[in-house]
Amino acid sequence: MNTCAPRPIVVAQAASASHCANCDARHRSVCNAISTDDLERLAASAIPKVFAKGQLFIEEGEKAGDFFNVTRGTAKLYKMLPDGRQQITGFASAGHFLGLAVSDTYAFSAEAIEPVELCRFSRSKLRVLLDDFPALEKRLLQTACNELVAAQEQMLLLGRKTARERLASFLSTRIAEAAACGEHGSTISLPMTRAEIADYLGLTIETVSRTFTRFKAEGKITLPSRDEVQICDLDWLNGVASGQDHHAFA
Amino acid sequence: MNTCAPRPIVVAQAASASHCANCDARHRSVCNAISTDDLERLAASAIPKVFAKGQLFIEEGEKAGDFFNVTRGTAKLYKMLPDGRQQITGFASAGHFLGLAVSDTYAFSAEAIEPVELCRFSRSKLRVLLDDFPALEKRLLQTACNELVAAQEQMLLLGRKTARERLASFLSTRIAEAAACGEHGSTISLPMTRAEIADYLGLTIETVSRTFTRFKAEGKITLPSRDEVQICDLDWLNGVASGQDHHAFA
DNA sequence: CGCACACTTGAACCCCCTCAACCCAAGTGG
DNA sequence: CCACTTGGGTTGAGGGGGTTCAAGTGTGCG
Repeated sequence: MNTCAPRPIVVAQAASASHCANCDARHRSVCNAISTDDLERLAASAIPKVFAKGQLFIEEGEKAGDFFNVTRGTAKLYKMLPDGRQQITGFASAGHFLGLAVSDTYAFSAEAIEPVELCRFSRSKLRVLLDDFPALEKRLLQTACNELVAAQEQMLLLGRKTARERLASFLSTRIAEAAACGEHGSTISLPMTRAEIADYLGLTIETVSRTFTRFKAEGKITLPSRDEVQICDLDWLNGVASGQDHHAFA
Repeated sequence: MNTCAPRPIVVAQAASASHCANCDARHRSVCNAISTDDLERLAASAIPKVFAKGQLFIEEGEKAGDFFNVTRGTAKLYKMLPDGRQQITGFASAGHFLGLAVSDTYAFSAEAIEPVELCRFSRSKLRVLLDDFPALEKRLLQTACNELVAAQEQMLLLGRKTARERLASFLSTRIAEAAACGEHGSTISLPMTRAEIADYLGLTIETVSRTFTRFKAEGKITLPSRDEVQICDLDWLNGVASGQDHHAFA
């Protein structure tokens, strides 16, 4: 169900019947479970949509009428406590499927942290698609399992890792994800702010900033710009991320 | 796939062909996706097994050859860091399906914290079952989604809640689960030790103990025995669990 | 240029952790 | 029957990692 409007962006109704066929994100998403011949069917159910930075498109507790598949940009998924404390449970970028839930209300909120393109599926249309394409359902199950594994890893991070280990894990994961997408450089771009990193890692913005500074002072990273990090010592980073030498310095 | 040996326990090969039909946990588990007529097929693939308290039956990193469905008792699922720090990601009791993973190695370990009965499925046999019973796959997807929602809730707890809120959330969830199983009392039994509660909530054993003591001193709970908690003020508990009055006392 | 916003840095504090002692109930064996 | 052990739990004192509060430093953009 990963469908994306061809660039330059064309609005929903005007989209070509085969917008799924031209989708950059298709091969990364659950939509690759649909054969090329059936893409028309898929495209007919998927409504492309665009959200600007800062726009909320899923709100925790609201009626869960739609599913989404991100095709471009990044969104943050988060839960909040009544007094404003926020926990980001993940960042969704191209290929990410959102809204998987049995309950009839969303369990989390989603907000674009940079311009986001995505495809919207109504609950009912998705159900029909799932019935017609069993492979799609298999693929969704796979996706859900992968997210479950990631969630468990994040629980380990939040429950037991130090601030240094958390940030190292974060950077390490981002490097690995970039590599999985074919980008093998040692520099990562961070579309999210320090505050969002903090809310993702269960820390405060100040601790994130200080930890970045310390890594830099130790010569393990450089910060070419606000939203870029260059990793100088990847082995060291992975070591810290995996929790080796909890109480060693240097 | 929830199958359980009729009590008294009968060992695998000797199990009746319809052990699934007599399984207490069937209606709570994914096995309820299989019609009564097809239970024989299910029972043929499910191998009942028993583990004593303390036995490890899934080891993180090992080859993931089997899936399990708990039919009795409780197991802890956890991940560990090289220096021994442990994070329990969940407790699996009757009806819980284990091993969902795309990767070919387990992402977590599982250990019985009280005597556990479960059914084992080989990867290959489960695949055949899934192909033959699409409803089973649908059910598994549902289960995975529910666990994902629970995992997100746990991330909020680990990342943003105080020790008081964590313990309150833990007790609140346990009360709700008991109610969902038809037990509507105000007393919960805790099969796990304080250390396991701590490893689940991202705290230390001392903090868990102290927080229990404080709740008791405030008259919100009583501790009839080591492994029982009686909730005196459920509304208060749910309020603390949901993070209201972060900085209020009383 | 100057405002707004994101980020950094510093100092004081506090919640929870660490370390250590102690309690208590259930075995175990002489 | 009681001394001893063992494992889980509680309680206390002190310390530290991260938070809180507050000020300062860029930096992009109208």
